[in-house]
Amino acid sequence: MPHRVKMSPADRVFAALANPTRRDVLDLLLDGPRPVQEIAEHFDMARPSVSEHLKVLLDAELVTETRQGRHRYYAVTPDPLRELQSWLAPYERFWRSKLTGLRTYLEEHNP
Amino acid sequence: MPHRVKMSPADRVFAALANPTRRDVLDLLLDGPRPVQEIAEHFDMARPSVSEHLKVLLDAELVTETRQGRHRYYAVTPDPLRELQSWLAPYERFWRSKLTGLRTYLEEHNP
DNA sequence: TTGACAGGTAGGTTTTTTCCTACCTAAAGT
DNA sequence: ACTTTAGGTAGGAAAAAACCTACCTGTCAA
Repeated sequence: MPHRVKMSPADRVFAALANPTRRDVLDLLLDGPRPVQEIAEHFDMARPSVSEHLKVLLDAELVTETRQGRHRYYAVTPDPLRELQSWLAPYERFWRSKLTGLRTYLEEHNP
Repeated sequence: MPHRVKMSPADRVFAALANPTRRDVLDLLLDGPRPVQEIAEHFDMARPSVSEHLKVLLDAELVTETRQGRHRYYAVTPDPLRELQSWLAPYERFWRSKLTGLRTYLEEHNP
């Protein structure tokens, strides 16, 4: 897998979250760290495919891997999601002021 | 034909945000509605490609289109981002409790 | 030390994305 | 009516994503 090195950390986070399987993995890990096997059981997909999804999440630093014997526990590291939240902040202002369409915008700027 | 109909609204939002150009379009529209031309000027890309990005944002209901004569103003509609925010909420608890790794998890669950 | 098990990597196929140029339609101006 | 302008649509190329099976390595247990 080529895996563009030119991607910024934020790009990697957004791209990682674009896939529903990967979001489901994160949701699953909210209940605590899990080895790959146990994660894979929840999906109708071959294990190596789950491994690939985990790699994407790892590259986005949304999860960490901790080796314990022959198991690897994956755990959520939600720090990158804070960036996502701060990216979201300017839009929050928008929906609080109910400023959602051209009409409202024009009303605000051409009184 | 184009655009899987099987995609949920949330899927469409996450997928729309996966592309940096589309996020830049949204950021641009934070300053107010813009016609396509003016949006396209900000990007090093042919206008029809920008149109395609706008279509993706429109399908995700992240923007609205308002026709004024031969212009079409695109405006942010941040409502879908609220869903994103509520998807984010469970992770917020995580980083507030500094519960970010296997070690911390084990400390919490095997005292 | 040998076998079984956990899980990553290689390589390949199919589908999706992202871009392009060429073209088409609708509204405006002359 | 004719031309220009705004902007969408068609079709296609190139790249990336998402799967798969086969294979390899490292750890544990007999």
